[in-house]
Amino acid sequence: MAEEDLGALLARSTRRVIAEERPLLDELDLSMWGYILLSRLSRAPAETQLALATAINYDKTRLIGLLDELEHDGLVTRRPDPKDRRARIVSLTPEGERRHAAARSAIKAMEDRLLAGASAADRRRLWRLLADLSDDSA
Amino acid sequence: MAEEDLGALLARSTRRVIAEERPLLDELDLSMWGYILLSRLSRAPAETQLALATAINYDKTRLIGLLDELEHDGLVTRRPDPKDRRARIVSLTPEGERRHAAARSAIKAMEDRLLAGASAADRRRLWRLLADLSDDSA
DNA sequence: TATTGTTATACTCTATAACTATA
DNA sequence: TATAGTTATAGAGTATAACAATA
Repeated sequence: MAEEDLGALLARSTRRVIAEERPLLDELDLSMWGYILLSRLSRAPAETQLALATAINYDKTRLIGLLDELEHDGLVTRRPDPKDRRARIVSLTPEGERRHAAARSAIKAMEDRLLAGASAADRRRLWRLLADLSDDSA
Repeated sequence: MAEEDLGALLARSTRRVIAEERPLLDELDLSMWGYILLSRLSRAPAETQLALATAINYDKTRLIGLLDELEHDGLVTRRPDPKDRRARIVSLTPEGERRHAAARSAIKAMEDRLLAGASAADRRRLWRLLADLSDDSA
């Protein structure tokens, strides 16, 4: 049989991993985009909502509702930038950090289970290959 | 920095590959789902449209319109199954085979370019890992 | 009664355009 | 005038329900 498409393999793998993540996130009352946003903020607060949207490849208009929910749940805060009162600085609350850490850890355990058949070296190679693939400057 | 999510890496890689595929498919007047469907049929004709839909993970009601287009473009045929006149057997026309082969070859060249940095052994490992990942029986 | 293919409908996700407040 | 955030609206993609023909 002909070698399978890379795109098809990647798409199916992504679907599988997302399917495994969803119940874990449901348990923590997080949407997929909510988790992605918390992950981004766990690395650094966002100077503007616009920068945040582009950083996670999300539409800036949809970001509003997402932030509304996360703020309502006490996971993030929006505060005006004193240097530019048009902009809002978005950051994680302590509860937001906890929630993200819990989600990340549950997801990590699931990933380890999925990759149980792969050696540590295999995983390192996989991570590097995927990182290269997802870098559209290459 | 913390190790990145497998799901995030896969999703970004998938997006990247799809973005590279789209102009190649546009050139051949094929939609992404059209290409996926032709790929499936290039392996074997489909006994029923229902089986075809589930095989490519597509909604059976949306399949109708897709088949209408592909049939109109002369790439596939629907003929009633003589053994069960409810069912329609879907198969590629010669032009459908040609079109699919052209698309597959253009996409293969693109994949080779994206994976230029990876050795043949790396690729084999990647294919096996992704095949395992995408198998939800595991 | 159950199943294949189909149509009609509703719903979700996403993108476009227009508005406000600051700069 | 230009930009950050927001709202309202329209569009694509997807799923649900109901129908006709055949088994």
